[in-house]
Amino acid sequence: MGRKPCCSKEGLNRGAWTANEDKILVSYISTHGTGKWGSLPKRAGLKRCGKSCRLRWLNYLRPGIKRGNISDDEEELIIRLHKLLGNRWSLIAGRLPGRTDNEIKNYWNTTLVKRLQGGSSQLPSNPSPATAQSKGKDTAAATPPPVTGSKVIQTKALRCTKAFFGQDTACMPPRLAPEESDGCSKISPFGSSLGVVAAFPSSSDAWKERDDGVQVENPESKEADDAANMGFYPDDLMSFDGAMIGNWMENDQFQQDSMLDVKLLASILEAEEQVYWS
DNA sequence: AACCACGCCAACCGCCGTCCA
DNA sequence: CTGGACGGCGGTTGGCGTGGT
Repeated sequence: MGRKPCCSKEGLNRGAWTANEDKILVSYISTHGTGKWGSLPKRAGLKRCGKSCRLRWLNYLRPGIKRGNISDDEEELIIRLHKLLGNRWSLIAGRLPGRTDNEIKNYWNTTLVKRLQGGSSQLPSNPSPATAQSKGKDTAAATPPPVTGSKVIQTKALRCTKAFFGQDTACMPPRLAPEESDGCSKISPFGSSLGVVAAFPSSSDAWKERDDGVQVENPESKEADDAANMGFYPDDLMSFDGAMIGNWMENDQFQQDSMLDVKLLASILEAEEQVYWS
């Protein structure tokens, strides 16, 4: 039963790394670089699993790592990003220079969850996916969520991958790579998922009813204007598919700061798209 | 001093996507 | 097309430190 381990555990050290092991790993990587983690331990003379080496390097040994003393600004950013992205620790960590996903995850689970639960209002709740789907599913045009409160997507439900978005363009905005103009090939996962989230309207005038009864984004609304100014288009909003959403969340604080968060997401979007298409 | 409970966090586990032969 | 290797990610575990009794 169970899966076979990623590597043979026989004869391998486990648990906390010693200073000497750290030294060997750093020395090896400084000479040979990273990669080939599977064979690295053998080549470096370490009795460790390759994954363990990779983790140790990425989380503690690589240059530029900041440890502990998370500032108020960083904490605020973590909370804000978690509202937007859910448990996408690597993505959150990417916005905090020097911080690792593991550290942020630990900080969230040990410190912020308790603190926010104490205050209760800021902790994201997790309504069931079924509830979330029933709100936005149906057609290519999304049924607008209730206009009271603002909306955040729990992106955990969606893994952003090239393969996934390449296959499923129907529910995604046609955000094509510059060199691809066939209208049905790859689209950016970040331009799709996060972009729609960022531009998704939540105010009462953001939607209007078409002649056929379908709710569509109101291009004359202020939010549509804001979205357009940031490079989102009404069609992006229209192509939103509620079935792709994990959870809707109600959050008054987010509503107050919605434009700030939209801009934050837009910056993430831009950075991730650059990586994706490079 | 001894014991226990609890919190923190480094490390591990298992799943998944990508790459490549 | 297929399967194995590899790497990335989020969830979970377990050891250790600390505070309370």
